[in-house]
Amino acid sequence: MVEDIQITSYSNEPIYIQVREQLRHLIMSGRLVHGLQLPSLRELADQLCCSLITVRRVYLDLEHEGLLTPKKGVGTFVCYEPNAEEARQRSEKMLYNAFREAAQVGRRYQFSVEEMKVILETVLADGV
Amino acid sequence: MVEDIQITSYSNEPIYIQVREQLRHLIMSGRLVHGLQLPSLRELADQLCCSLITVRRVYLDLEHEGLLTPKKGVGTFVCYEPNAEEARQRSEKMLYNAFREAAQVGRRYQFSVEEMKVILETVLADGV
Amino acid sequence: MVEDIQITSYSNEPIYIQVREQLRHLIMSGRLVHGLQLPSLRELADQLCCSLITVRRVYLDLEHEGLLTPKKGVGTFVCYEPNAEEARQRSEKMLYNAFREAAQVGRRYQFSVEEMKVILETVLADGV
Amino acid sequence: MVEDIQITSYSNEPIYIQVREQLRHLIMSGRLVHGLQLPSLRELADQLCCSLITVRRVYLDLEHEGLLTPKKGVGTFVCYEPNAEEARQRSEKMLYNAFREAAQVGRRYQFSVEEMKVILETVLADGV
DNA sequence: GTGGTCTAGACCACC
DNA sequence: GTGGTCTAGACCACG
Repeated sequence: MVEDIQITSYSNEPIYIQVREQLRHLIMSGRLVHGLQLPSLRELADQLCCSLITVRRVYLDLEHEGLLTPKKGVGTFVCYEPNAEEARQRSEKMLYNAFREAAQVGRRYQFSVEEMKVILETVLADGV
Repeated sequence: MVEDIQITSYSNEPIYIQVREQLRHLIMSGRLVHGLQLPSLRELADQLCCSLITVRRVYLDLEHEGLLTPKKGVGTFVCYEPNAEEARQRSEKMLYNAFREAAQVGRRYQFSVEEMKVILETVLADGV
Repeated sequence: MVEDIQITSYSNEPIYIQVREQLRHLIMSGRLVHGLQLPSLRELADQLCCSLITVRRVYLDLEHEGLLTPKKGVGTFVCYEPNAEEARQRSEKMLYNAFREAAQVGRRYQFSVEEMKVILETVLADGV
Repeated sequence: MVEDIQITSYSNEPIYIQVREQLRHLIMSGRLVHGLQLPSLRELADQLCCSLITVRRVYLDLEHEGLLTPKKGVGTFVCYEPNAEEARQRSEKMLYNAFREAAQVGRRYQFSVEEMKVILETVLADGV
């Protein structure tokens, strides 16, 4: 699982964001289950060929989101309950903001509500 | 027209890009007609509450693209004959990108297609 | 205001936490008002005689809490609306957890509810 | 008795300190009487789901304080004649500290004395 | 000048 | 071994 994470260094996205988002996705999609121990900071840094500090930052961000929990001297563990109300709210808020921004662009360029819905359908149908 | 340009509070897009893209769109869509004099650097900087340097950079970029032409001691002028179809395509492309980003956020947090549609409806119904 | 922050290096508390809590308090108590520009990373690092990275971490934490907002190339600004419902909820949750822990200790040692209330009163009356 | 010891999920206090203080309290309050044989390192480690090394450290610390005495090849024994008043004071001190910490959180987030009292009541009413 | 990212390495406490 | 903290310095994009 974690082995699938890779850094595509031809993106403008900072390394730590690339890794964080991939790891977040592995967790939230349930492929890394609650309680699972993640590779240590050093292991993951070696695997990704990046600095220990960069991995540390990824883990820290996900801790703050409540997705990971570290145990000193032991390791870092997945800590994600898919049904957590709080996590749900947080996600929903971010999603609303994303759509609000998109809608703002649409209005700025005078697209109609119907046109925007069609575009969303197309985009959703495209998959990634 | 130029008054419609706005800097969105924080979308991670650099200010100069936000302004440049909006200005470019105003020009290419024909809303700022060929030969029109743009506000001075100072005026636009004041209006947008951003640095003079930022506006300078925007004008410079668009000059390099041939969309603007400066006249020493006089001002900067629009220098582009729009093409309706092209303008439409440009708008649409920007809108698609906006929705693609929003949809990506939705997928990241495991929202279903239906949920995203509902959220879009809500956002659109909210107006602003 | 910010000049009042100091590191008491004889505490076991990490520097970044000491600074963060002091800065947080200055903001939440309203002494650093909304919109105010904070000293730059480098200035504060010099003032506190600590690493730039340490200050960076403080600012970052407070950004995540929504108390600060950075503007690239410009500076970091206070961003705290005392009435923000969200901030209130966040605080309240942390406070509940703190009291829950204290109450747990009380129960473990078989103190009565009344005794615990008295102790809280005493502690509150003591001020800091 | 020893079964009452528990490791609280994450209070930033190292595990070995949590266990040590609870065990010390059980001894000094007289609930674990002089001469009683404690569980073996292995047993206690299993019960607490923590490392054997951690338990070893706890026993060692308390041996150094003269509260425990090991007999080679036999086990570890309580070695302390309690003093009721002292035990009471110890408990009270721990409880005060717990409440002092909670109150500090409350002050940090600008909660009033009254609000904190209400929260305590709620927490106490909730039971566990 | 500003903040944003990243590195390489250090030392610590803990398990 | 683990994570937690901190440093000194680098380079970048931005204003």
